[in-house]
Amino acid sequence: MRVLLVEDDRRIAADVAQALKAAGYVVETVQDGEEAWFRGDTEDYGAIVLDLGLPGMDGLAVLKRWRASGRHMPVLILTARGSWAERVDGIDAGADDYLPKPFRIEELLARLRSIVRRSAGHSSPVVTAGDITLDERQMRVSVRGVPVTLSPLEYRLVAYLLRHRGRVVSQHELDENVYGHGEEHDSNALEVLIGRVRKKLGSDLIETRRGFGYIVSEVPA
Amino acid sequence: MRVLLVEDDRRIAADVAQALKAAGYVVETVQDGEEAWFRGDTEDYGAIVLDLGLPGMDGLAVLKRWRASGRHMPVLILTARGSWAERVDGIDAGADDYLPKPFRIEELLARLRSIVRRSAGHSSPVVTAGDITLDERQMRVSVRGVPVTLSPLEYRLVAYLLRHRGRVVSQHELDENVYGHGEEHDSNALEVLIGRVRKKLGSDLIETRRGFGYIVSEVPA
DNA sequence: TGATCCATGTCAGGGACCTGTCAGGTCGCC
DNA sequence: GGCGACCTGACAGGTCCCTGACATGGATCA
Repeated sequence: MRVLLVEDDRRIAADVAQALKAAGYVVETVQDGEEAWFRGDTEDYGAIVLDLGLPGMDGLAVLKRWRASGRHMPVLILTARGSWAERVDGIDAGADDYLPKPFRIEELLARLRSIVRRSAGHSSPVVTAGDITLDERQMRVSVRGVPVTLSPLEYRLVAYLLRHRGRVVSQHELDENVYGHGEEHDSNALEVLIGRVRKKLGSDLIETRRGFGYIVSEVPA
Repeated sequence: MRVLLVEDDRRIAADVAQALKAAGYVVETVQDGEEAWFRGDTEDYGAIVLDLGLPGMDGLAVLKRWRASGRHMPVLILTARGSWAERVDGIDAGADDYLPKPFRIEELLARLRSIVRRSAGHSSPVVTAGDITLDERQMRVSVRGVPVTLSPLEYRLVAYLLRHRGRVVSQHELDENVYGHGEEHDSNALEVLIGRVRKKLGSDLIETRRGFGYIVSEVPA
């Protein structure tokens, strides 16, 4: 899942980014409000971690503008300790949760999981498609109840496809969300990855739509 | 998706057109306001990129005339740097977003995606015509509930005809929206394509109106 | 440090599918 | 009937995607 991290303190940003990456997210970091607003408005993120004290445009203003233009991705805001007013304003502005600084990184991860799950409408962090089960909390995939070991990239691929099951996902979109865009790929790395996942999870989970992309059926056999 | 690019600076136009094509759009470029207005008024574009400083008819006037005649396609305007008044006027005239010059090409692509997505927010993903069902999320066409595999071109053809069912669609219009290229081709590729689709979906879906084009009935048998 | 394992990218080969072209054939209209 | 518009089957070249094999590079451990 792609996460946008908006934080102007570079040390905090680096720490959080590292933790998020370790947890399997694809992280993009920005430092100022203008850029944050632009990114959030024009790109699709699974979640956004937003610091309120920002140069450029204030974090609250950024959030309000996103919501005003109909962007509903889950947003976790970081506030100064004890800044009660900020929290209230944040929730009013459309934040899904807030986290007072300083915080332990595990708490950030937990709250992030929580708002992502909530926004996806899942009552549980487990997604199922036929024989396959994805437990996002444990980052584990099972076939008919039997756990399967996936590499990080394989996991991201499966997680993205399962979260968007029932709709065709283009190779380009997969590329962006599994690898995190930036570098160009004129290779067939993605195809190879698909093949490896199929070998582990069975070849009928991911269907190829030649010329369009891939799809995991909503209610497979 | 077809995009109309209205830009009188030929170098900028060439650069932008190339980037748009690389991003998968079908691009048509015009240089003056009169022509732009005519095209936007008579053709269907998924989006329009409109420079404001134009010979002929001013960009703002073009935009206003489109909106006045009920054309609602998303429009992204390009303004001179810091020309604050222009931006406000642009939004008032019905632009969906604006982009100050100079801009990075990635930014243009991102904003274009954004306005296209926003404007697509009010379209139903499933279309039906008699026995045939088109699910745009799954990019799948079914006959009496049985899924049928279509090639990319076949899918585009069916999708276009179903979206415009109940009216005659000329060969030329189909050609432009399925193939996209501006060059004429004297081949019968489209007829062959129609034949292939009929073979897969049944010959009574697409009716031939000799001399005019094709039509998918609103409520066929 | 070197051996080993694992994750991942790259490459080449091949098969299935896509699609434009062409050569007729059919149909409808004057 | 004659003409043009449209349909159909066949074919060939190209494209998309899959697969197995190999290379690389980082992590781990003795």
